[in-house]
Amino acid sequence: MASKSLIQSVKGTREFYPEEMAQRNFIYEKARQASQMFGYQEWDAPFLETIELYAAKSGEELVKEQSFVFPDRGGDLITLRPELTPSLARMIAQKQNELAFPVRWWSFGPFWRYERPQRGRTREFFQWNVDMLGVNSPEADAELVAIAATFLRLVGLTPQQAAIFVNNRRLMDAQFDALGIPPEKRLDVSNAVDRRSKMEPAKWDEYALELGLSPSQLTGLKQILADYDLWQKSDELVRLFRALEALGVKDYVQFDPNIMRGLLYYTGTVFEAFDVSGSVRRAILGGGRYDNLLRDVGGDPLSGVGFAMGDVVVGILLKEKGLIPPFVPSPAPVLVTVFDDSLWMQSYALAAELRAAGMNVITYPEPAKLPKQFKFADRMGVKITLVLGPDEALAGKVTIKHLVTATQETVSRAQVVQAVQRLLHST
RNA sequence: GCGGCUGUAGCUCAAUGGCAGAGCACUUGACUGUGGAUCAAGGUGUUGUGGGUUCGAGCCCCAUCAGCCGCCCCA
Repeated sequence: MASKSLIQSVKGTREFYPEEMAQRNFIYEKARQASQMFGYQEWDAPFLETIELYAAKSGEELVKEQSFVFPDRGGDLITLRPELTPSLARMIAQKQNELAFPVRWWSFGPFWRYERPQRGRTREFFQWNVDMLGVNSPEADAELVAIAATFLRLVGLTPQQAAIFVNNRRLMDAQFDALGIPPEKRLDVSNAVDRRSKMEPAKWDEYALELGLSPSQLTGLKQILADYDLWQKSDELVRLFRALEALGVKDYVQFDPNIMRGLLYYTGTVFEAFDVSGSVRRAILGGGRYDNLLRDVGGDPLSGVGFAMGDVVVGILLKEKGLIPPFVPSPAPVLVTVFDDSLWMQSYALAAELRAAGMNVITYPEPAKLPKQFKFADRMGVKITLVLGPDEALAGKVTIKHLVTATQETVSRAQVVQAVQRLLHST
């Protein structure tokens, strides 16, 4: 096996051959389109950060177990960024008095987490982040949900294929209070709710009782989690859904009391998108409102709302549903053949002329038999192939073959550019 | 970090402990001025890697690496 002698890639990293690169760019382009449709600006943060940035705010597990950390040559501990939010908080805090609020920013870049690779999870991935800071309202939350929904629509995922499930932390806290669940148990109970869909009902009941819930509290909790009209008791959610309807994305969004999200810093609206057909069980994207983000890095208190989407899960989904545009091996739709040594430079000059007219053009890199050159053109997905052979050279002409329709014509050298342009536009 | 499954041609996969296989793809030719189609001839290979058991290992055992499934966590 040839790979035996090759040095392996680092575990969990990904190699982007042109086909995979096209897929990554497709996701990037749609993320950008959705972001810009709502007026968000692209930004980015360092890929390398000190470990202190995350130690201050992120969950312990994320820093201790799931980050790539290594000493630099000076002995400082450097982290390959596992998430973007702490960097965002710092950058906002640094310019808190100069920025025009609300800040609407989006970003798409690489992140690293030292986890066990699996389907839908790698150690190196790209993540789309969208945040709005400085406005604390359900309508602002709705805008972020709408951006996520717009992305789903732009990539061709229908509401029947992918849906966004929304809940509200404050609503759930109020419900927990009503059941007499003390505030210090909220986190445990939230985690239990998060885990519920993965456990067998009987085992989950057992687990919930072990957390210290009374049987009546458990019964009450299960009633809450089955109540899909519960959102009507939350003013915030009522306003959120009203705004989603006005924004034209309500068909993608449902209330679900089972959505909690593990992250500590969410304080209000939380949401997650899933593949409804159930092929990939992981969340496509997730986010929510966070109130105290900047305070923790030394800035003035500032509320924000945002979400993040990894490229891996959505990539699997898009591939499965056949939503990735067909891959074209060459970005050039035109190939100029090279007939023989004596006509080689004339072919190159012809190619240069077409390029000067704004077209992407590849040449065959050396003289070769025409069948070989046409075969290559076919494999590259080229639409038009030009032949400048002895007959054409003598007559001052060029033969243009359209590979898609299998038709060809011979035109005078002076008319080649126009003729090729016409052909390209007609298909 | 924990538990389980898998690893054979470039790809998808077969072979009871007893001589390396199929389809697709690839190369060349039939076609010396025209791609896909057809036909013919062909490399298709240290059976992931390193040990062990055995007269003999793709198959059994151990280790290791990688991928996949679950736990944990999350995008």
